Amino acid sequence: MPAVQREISRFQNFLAAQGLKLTNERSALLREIFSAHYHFEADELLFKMKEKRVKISRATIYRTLELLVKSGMVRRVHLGEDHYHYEYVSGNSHHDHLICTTCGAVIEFHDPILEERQREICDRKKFTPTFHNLQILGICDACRRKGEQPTAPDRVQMIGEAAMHLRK
Amino acid sequence: MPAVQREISRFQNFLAAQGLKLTNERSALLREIFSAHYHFEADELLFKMKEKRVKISRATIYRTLELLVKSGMVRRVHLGEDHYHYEYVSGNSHHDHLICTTCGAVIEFHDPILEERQREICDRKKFTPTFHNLQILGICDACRRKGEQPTAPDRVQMIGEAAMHLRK
DNA sequence: TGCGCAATTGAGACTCAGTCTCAAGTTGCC
DNA sequence: GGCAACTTGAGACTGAGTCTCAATTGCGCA
Repeated sequence: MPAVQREISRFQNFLAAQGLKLTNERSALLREIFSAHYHFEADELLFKMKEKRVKISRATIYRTLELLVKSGMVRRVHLGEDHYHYEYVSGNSHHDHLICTTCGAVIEFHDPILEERQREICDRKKFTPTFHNLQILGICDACRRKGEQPTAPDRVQMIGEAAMHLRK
Repeated sequence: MPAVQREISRFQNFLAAQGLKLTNERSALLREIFSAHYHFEADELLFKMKEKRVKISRATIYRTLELLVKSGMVRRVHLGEDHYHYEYVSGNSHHDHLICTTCGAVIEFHDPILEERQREICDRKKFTPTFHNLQILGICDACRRKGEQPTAPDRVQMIGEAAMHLRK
């Protein structure tokens, strides 16, 4: 069974467990999401479905994304822009992000030492963690070679957001 | 010179350097921001200024916040909600956040070991970092004592946001 | 003191992501 | 068939944030 099909079945199980159904609209959207894109936006999906002549409304896209987030198969994240991004969580593996403020590239990483240190900090503050979210903004290797200079830290937030819009 | 006045002068220097002026509106807003609030929202400022019978428009608030971010004295952050929060950066000290998904409390912390580890990760990925942003969501000590249970990690994002709205 | 110019302001229109409503359509079960 | 629950799309709505534009302020200079 191809990976996409397997993921769709997983979601179908999740739906069935609460008396919900896997409709044509939902499975078309899942095929889109699970086929290639680790990071995506709601509007991007709307656009791609339109391109593919698949009839699906904005409301349904948002509704399906909400279900996917509830199922744990998709995560809703902020990547420095002013709206949400979604990311496909394959096998529940947790990771964090390096985000290039020049080209908008998103590089995933996972580091157990970092995670362990975070647990220690929470212990010390008597805080019970359930989830975390780390973004490191900066310049990726490719952009640095092209001569891009790191920006003053104070301004990164704004410039990072501006740069990400360029991708579109 | 009281701390607030010192900060206002700092901002005035920043403005002067680009031929901009410290107007009454701007200094009233600065007094509000620098007097007590480490974390705040644009709308909250608008409300407080109205309460204090200080006449200032929404456009001016956003414009001044933009200048403050550019000056490096204020940082624009996401704290799990769907809109921006701002935080006053005293003495440029960097810190990250523990955010209670039950009561919305924001606890700041700074950990050099964590920072060092992040630098190592960037080195390994040949990534030149300029800024980072770490939020740990979970249950604070006070809420845990009151018997709040940690939520399934998958759902924290959504529930965290919902809980934060309750604060209002 | 008055002039001119650039910076500044407020009101309100606008944008855009995301949510909500509601009537109509679909599906499965008795 | 008929009911009930689920689902959908269209479009209205919301709310944070941005933009425009005409009116105002305030400084430098004569």
